Amino acid sequence: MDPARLTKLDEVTWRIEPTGAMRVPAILYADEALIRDMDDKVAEQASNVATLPGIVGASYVMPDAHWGYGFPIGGVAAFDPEQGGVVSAGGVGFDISCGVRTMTTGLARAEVERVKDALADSLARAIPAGVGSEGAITLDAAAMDAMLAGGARWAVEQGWGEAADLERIEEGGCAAEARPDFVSARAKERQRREMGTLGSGNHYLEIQAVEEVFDPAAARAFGLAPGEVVVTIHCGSRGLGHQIGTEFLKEMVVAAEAAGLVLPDRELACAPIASEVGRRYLGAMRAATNCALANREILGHFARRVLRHFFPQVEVRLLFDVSHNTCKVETHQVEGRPRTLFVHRKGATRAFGPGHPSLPAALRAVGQPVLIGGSMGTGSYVLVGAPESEARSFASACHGAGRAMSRHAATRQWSGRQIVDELAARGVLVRSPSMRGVAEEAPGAYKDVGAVVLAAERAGLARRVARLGPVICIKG
DNA sequence: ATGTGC
Repeated sequence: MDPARLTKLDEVTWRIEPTGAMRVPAILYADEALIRDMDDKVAEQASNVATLPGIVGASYVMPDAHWGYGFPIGGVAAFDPEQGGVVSAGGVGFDISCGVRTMTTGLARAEVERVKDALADSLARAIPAGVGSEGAITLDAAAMDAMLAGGARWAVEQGWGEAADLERIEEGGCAAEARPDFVSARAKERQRREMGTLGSGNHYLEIQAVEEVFDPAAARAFGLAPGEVVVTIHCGSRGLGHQIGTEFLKEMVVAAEAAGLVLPDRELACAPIASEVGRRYLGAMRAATNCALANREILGHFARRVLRHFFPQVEVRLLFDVSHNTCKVETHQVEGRPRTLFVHRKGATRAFGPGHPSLPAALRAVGQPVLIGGSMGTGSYVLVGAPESEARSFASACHGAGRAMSRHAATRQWSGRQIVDELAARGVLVRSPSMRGVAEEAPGAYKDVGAVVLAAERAGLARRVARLGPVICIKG
């Protein structure tokens, strides 16, 4: 994208003035190099989002943004139900409540290095990964509904997790007002054997080491010590969320027409929040959120089991579990007045600053951990929500490195075997059922995650706390 | 993201 197309507000803030049907401006947070690397489509999509009814403030773009279905991935948009605001399946994303969790272990990197090969093999056996992966868990109809209503809380009740985890998960591990009865039989059938599985694409489970600390006080509060090992899981709501997204996308095309909405792009299909379809989507989406929260809790349990086999005394504690494909009801200050808004974050992470009442007591003074998954082999970051994020982006930040290259282009440039060998030579063990998947996820196919998080920090969205380097990667 | 593809 040519930066000259944008109004530069400061080094990391760019604006597109409202023109035509745009109701609000679009605001992009990125440095000039990231802007230059962004596809023109990102500006076009962010501007299209700005035309939707009931949008409040601006259509926001995070520094890792790239072109998505309708809404950009790395997009944030808040809608007011009292101003005709809408909810959009494409504004949440297909993988509903896809997110990241990081668990601390207190293990020193050297201890893990000694058993690295065997640990990688054990994790690969314990964590079903890949397209259509199925787990050891099969749910009947009653258990499916209980899972969709209870989320991670349900998983803990079943013995696949620990009660202490729950306060470290958004919504206390359970999305309220979930409606399993709004989830289609087909979506439930697809999920029947998929609980506790990783899936494919950019999903992974990594053993990582804390390689750099930027904010020692926050790192201490988060339990992140230099040289210690953590487990990070990136996964979502698997087949169920995807099926719900697909079904409601179609329904919303019809609903938008019925509501008389003129859309600049068919992919922006949406429904008024107050409409029948809107309410039904929100109920189903919250059920899918619970599916994702339960799934990450179960995967965390599997990882704990493996680590305890190698290190019987290990205490694996959840630092935080946060989604980056969501639509949430939140209260935000808009021009000095609190308003209840439906905040869409698609490829964007909630980033509550210090003092937010929804944070657990142990984290409240510091702020919310913001977990940023980098690409395989490069590193990930833990940030903390900045006090200014509320006013800058409805308390949101980036979610990852962001793709710089299509999956197809990546498979032309690299082979999976070559990537696995190169990473092994650098001491990073990759285990994956799909060498094509590994090629698609090659580190070179992603933007520089360090530049992305630095831009987020300079823009006042979130501050860097620690950088995590990969040791073992179980890849879908 | 996805029992990857209208």
